[in-house]
Amino acid sequence: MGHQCCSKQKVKRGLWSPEEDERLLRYITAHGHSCWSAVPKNAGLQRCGKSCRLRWINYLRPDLKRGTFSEQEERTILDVHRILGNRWAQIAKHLPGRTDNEVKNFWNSCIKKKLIAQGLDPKTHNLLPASKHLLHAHGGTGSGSNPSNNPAARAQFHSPNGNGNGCATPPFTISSPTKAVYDAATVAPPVVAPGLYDVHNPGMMMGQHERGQQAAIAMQQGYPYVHNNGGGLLMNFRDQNAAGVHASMDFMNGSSNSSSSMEYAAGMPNGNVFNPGVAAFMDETAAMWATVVEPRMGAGIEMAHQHRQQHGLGLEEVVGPPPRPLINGGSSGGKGLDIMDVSSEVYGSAGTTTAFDLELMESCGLFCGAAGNGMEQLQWDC
DNA sequence: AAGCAACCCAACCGCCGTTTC
DNA sequence: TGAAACGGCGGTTGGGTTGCT
Repeated sequence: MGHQCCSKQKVKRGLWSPEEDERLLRYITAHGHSCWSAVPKNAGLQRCGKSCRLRWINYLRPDLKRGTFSEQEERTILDVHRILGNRWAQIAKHLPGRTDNEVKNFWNSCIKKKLIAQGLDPKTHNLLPASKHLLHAHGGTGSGSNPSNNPAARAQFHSPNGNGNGCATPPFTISSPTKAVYDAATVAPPVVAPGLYDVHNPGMMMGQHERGQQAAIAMQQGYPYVHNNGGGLLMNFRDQNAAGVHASMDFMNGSSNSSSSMEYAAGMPNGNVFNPGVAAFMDETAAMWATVVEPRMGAGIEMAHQHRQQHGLGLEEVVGPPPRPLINGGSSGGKGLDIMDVSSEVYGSAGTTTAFDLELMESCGLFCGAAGNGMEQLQWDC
């Protein structure tokens, strides 16, 4: 069933001629496109409004950047896709001058194939089963063979020289600073609060024991954790859904209008920058939580509880400033606090909806390696 | 040079959410 | 309040191009 505008009139289909382009361009330049359905008629085109819109957006728009995608753009696509999946329009918003169609085509014709060739599932960005097997057979340790969930295996897999899994060219490598932090965070104490990234140092997980404790305490209490260093960023996963497996997220940015907040149902699609294996906060039942919180962190929680009881302190007095009400897009006064919360209290009982402020993420340099210190420096062997 | 296959990409299709009447 | 119109999006298709045999 198509649009009525397309079925009512006799419209031309197929490739646009230069004359048609010229007409459309001239009309929109002069009059704009307040109503697409009126554009073809007014511009004297035998096309449907939808077709005109598409032609304008994908080809005629003056701000379009043509040509091949840069490595930076490729990384951006990969990073955002890892979070959002096939939401091409959202991904394209992070690539000035690129259209969703362009991004989609580039993904399907290039990136997807690279991922597959490197043994990664283009949907989840995780290892494909066959590759997992390979890795496992070569000494994957711990509870799982997927390096996304297994720090040791992951480190091995990401080793720039690592071909222990039989893969001549590792799909990605973590840049040494990031990897160092990663290793410290996941292999050796001090314990790090999984999922907390230091926004002051984009791409770096918070590496201080205290932060881990603070976060743990806050999370345990269902409070948003406030990283009180002037640019804090919180990720709080709380899912009260009975199913208990959906990771709902909301990123709130006090300094942003959150104009691009978007909903993303069904939780995180994959192991990504908030890798569920090493960076997942899951909820108040602490089921999954328990799998990622180290014993020392638990002790920290307990100590904090005691401290609070002994001194009659509110939580905020233990872990920092008081949490703000969970209001999407709420302001904390400029550079203050960025709170991300996920809660079915906020997003309904289903608890499966995610609001996700990518502008915030971007501004924090979490994507695109904006600060030159991305979470993962991807190295492509094309 | 011709035939074929693979690839690329512009455009279409169908669905969905929002707006308008 | 419900239906129609519309805008937007993601998936798919088909024609043109390129590379290989």
